[in-house]
Amino acid sequence: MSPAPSKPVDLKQACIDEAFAIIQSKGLEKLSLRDVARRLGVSHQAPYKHFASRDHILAAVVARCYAEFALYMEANVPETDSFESLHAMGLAYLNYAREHPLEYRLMFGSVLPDPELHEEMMQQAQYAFSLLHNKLEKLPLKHAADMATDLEKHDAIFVWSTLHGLATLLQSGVTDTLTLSQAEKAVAIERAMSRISLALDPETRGAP
Amino acid sequence: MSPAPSKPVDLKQACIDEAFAIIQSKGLEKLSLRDVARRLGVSHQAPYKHFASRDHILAAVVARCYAEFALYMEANVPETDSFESLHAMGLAYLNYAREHPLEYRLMFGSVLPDPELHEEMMQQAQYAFSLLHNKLEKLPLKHAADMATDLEKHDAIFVWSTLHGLATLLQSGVTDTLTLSQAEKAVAIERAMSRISLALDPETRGAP
DNA sequence: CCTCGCTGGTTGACAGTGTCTACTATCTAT
DNA sequence: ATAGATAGTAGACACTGTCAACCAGCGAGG
Repeated sequence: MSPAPSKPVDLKQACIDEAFAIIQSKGLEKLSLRDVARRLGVSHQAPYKHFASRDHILAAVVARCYAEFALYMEANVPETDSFESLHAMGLAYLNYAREHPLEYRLMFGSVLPDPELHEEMMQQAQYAFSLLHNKLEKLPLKHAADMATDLEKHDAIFVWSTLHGLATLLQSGVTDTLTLSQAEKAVAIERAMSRISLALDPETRGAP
Repeated sequence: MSPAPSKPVDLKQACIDEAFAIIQSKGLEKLSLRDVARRLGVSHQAPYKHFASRDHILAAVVARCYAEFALYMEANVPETDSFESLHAMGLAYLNYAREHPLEYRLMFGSVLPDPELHEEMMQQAQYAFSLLHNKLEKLPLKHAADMATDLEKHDAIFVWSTLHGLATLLQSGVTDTLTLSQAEKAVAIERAMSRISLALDPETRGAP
């Protein structure tokens, strides 16, 4: 007979896995709950016992992305609060985005209509963000004269913005416009990290 | 009788307008060609005479966003190649993103499955990007000792990354995580602009 | 003047989707 | 042993994108 998929014991987890696989192979907009069910060899209504709607299964996929992203950052960023640590974090962040473009897009591509409706996912997102945020707030920053309020928060946002923007630009079609080779992308990354260091601590003159 | 919508002379343009209105009021994923047709008082197949598929109408909407974005930037960025001009461009960029969150998301939220398939849209995008790119490449930059290749391109990417990342972060749910008020967002923007100046020209000490 | 083909419109059909409701089997706690 | 929850099935409905076939006007060429 045809290779009827075996019904997994944990259907909920299996749905998330399968949904991700479908997005990966056919694209986000082709994801359908019925397809998930079919591939898992269950009825088209079975997934509804675990997810209230298509958006909810998508939210679960995104939540898993945040969780894995957090694990990656925890594993690849040292504990110290120095600029070496900042450099490492930046590279880790950009590496993750480069190695997991789909996951990155799911997390930051605003793919869900109403993110705030999905509690679990929001928590995973906030935890991942808190990793970045905490690390950035501990940096020994230099402030220029005109910076009235010296809230570290705003500098954290500056660093994060640069990392996030660079990650997005490098994996969007923009790189075609700029005709950036793979090697040049690496240079752009190093350059950005240098400029960040220079921005936060002018004496370093951009050295990592 | 019920307010039957009058059939517009230029159906193609009307479709684009109506599609954008639908996205604005009901969300991107609720956009349907049949709904567009219904609102315009034409048959459900009429739009297909002007757009090959749902994606193609979406691409037309996005193309229009790029065109308007380009107009905005051209109108709000001075011609000079100084750092004042950089500051103005940054603010214009971030203002546009703040005032037109939907358009910004349509342009940068990777909302189309295969952007490269839509010629017209790609051209609009490239023109808009070239405005940023040209402006950034003309800046008088200072290079630190360790920056081997002094291609302006990479610094342009750094600046653009920060602007783009900040625009994205400020309008994503992340700001809730960071509990940023509207006033603090403005501070974050000014801070980021200062840090950019500092990064590119350490002597300025971040003053605009 | 007739006819051809093109452009832009119509209706109808089909497969596929999300989701509602109703039914069933199976385990579990009392 | 039985009642209830849990996790699955089957069917129906409204809606979608898209294909095919058909039709009105209209300008060009004979």
